[in-house]
Amino acid sequence: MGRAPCCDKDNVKKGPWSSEEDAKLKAYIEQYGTGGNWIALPQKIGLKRCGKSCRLRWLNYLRPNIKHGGFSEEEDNIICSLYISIGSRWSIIAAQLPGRTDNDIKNYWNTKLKKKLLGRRKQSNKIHRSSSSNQDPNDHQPIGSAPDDNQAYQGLSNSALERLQLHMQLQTLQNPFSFYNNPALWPKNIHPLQDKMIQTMQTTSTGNPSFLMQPLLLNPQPTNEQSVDDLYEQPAQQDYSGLEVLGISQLSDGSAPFGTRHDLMDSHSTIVAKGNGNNGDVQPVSNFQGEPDEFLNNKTAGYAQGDQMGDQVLDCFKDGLIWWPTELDANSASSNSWDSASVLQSNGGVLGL
DNA sequence: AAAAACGACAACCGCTGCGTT
DNA sequence: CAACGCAGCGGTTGTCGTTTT
Repeated sequence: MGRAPCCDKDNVKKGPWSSEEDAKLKAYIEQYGTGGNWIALPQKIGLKRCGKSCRLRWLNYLRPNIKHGGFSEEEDNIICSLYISIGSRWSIIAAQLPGRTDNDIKNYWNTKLKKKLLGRRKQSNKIHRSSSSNQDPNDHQPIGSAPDDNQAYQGLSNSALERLQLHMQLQTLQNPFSFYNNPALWPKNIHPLQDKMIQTMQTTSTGNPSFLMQPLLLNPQPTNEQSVDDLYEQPAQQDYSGLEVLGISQLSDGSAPFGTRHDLMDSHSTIVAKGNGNNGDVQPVSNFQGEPDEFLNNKTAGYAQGDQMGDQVLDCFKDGLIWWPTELDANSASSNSWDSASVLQSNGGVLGL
């Protein structure tokens, strides 16, 4: 059953508001308030506008103490941190910034802040690619993956990717001396599906050496005799029940002695989880076949048959990614995971904007 | 100088959640 | 309990000014 339209669209004016309309609306609301009914309000004051439009105009523009533009660095940090933590829930983010509207923050993020953070990496990545190869980035085929897989992965949600990328960047900045600065500890066993995530992320990111994430993989290391295919042929029949998802880890390129394997991987990331049932180790959720968004939104459809990702795992993502700081000490890590609250409590400028 | 491309911002649209009847 | 109406939210589109070609 369809819903009746909120107003008669034929008799409603659209487009930019005139100063007269603004004055009428402002004067009425300041004197009488909204009366708790936006739909009826335009009729009361003789405005040929939809009630929703009036509400939006008031909330985003006419309301007292609204600030426009001129976002401070502190506000940038808050927006970034909250976006990484909770995603595009602009109303919640706006609630942390007095005088700012969700619409304003949303626009600011989409037009400026996002580019400020990600654009530099995009540009440097472009330079890197053009200098090393004329290959179309979209043609870059991960080892061991089928073309169809790659195509499917191009559908990754921008929002999810951005959050993952920013997570990684933040994590790195917070832990400049962490695991990934010790290449000898870097794992090599990356599943093709992890590769695909990375490939997708690479098309929108990095080249910036700070775009790093500490890896949390404890899978067996390949020997020099093992081929890449050998690694990927390891069965993905792991039992993920009872695992706690920690986040997405990533390896960087650079001077790490990865040999031919590393040459083929600029960077890698994977969804990792801390076991509390099997062996207690951190391990990759390597056969996740869906989008990060599906992870974040507690959807299990993307998992291959045989996976047993429990609600406990998915709830971790639902409430925001949880990152362990540096080492694999789960006890210390649990007290260092950060959410929106901890982010807000952290010192400003951590993003280096 | 003109057209195209781009960027910033305002506003709209459609969906969801919730209270009321 | 279902239907309805509303506010609120987030994604998308429209518009206008600026920059680039």
